[in-house]
Amino acid sequence: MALCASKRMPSEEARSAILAILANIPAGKVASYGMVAEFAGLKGHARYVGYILKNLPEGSKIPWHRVINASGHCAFPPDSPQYKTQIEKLTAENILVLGGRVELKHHLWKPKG
DNA sequence: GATATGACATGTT
DNA sequence: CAACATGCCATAT
Repeated sequence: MALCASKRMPSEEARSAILAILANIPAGKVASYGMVAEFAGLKGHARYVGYILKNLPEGSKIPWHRVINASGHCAFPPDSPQYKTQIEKLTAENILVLGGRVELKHHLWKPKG
């Protein structure tokens, strides 16, 4: 059935693609939601990435802490527990985080390398 | 099918 | 550089 994928693939495929991209992000690097979506073939679906991470199944080894918005700011307020957790993980990966902001110039991940 | 919500992106103030 | 407003798209109800 080729009519199923006329222009968009099933949500399950899309979700797998997003998770695959996240799992492909090397340590010490960070990527923005828009980038991950684009790399997964879902350009413009930045919110979709966030939606998946928000609904992450327990047991998924997804390094969500390596995902931030295009501005380099954390996706949640500093009052959130995940905020500290993310910075904690990023710091453990040798990533410098100042004022809830990440040095994209030094840690922005690129698919080419 | 419409309305409301969201771990975003971009532009303007 | 920061805050606010608008646009984008998918999911949930």
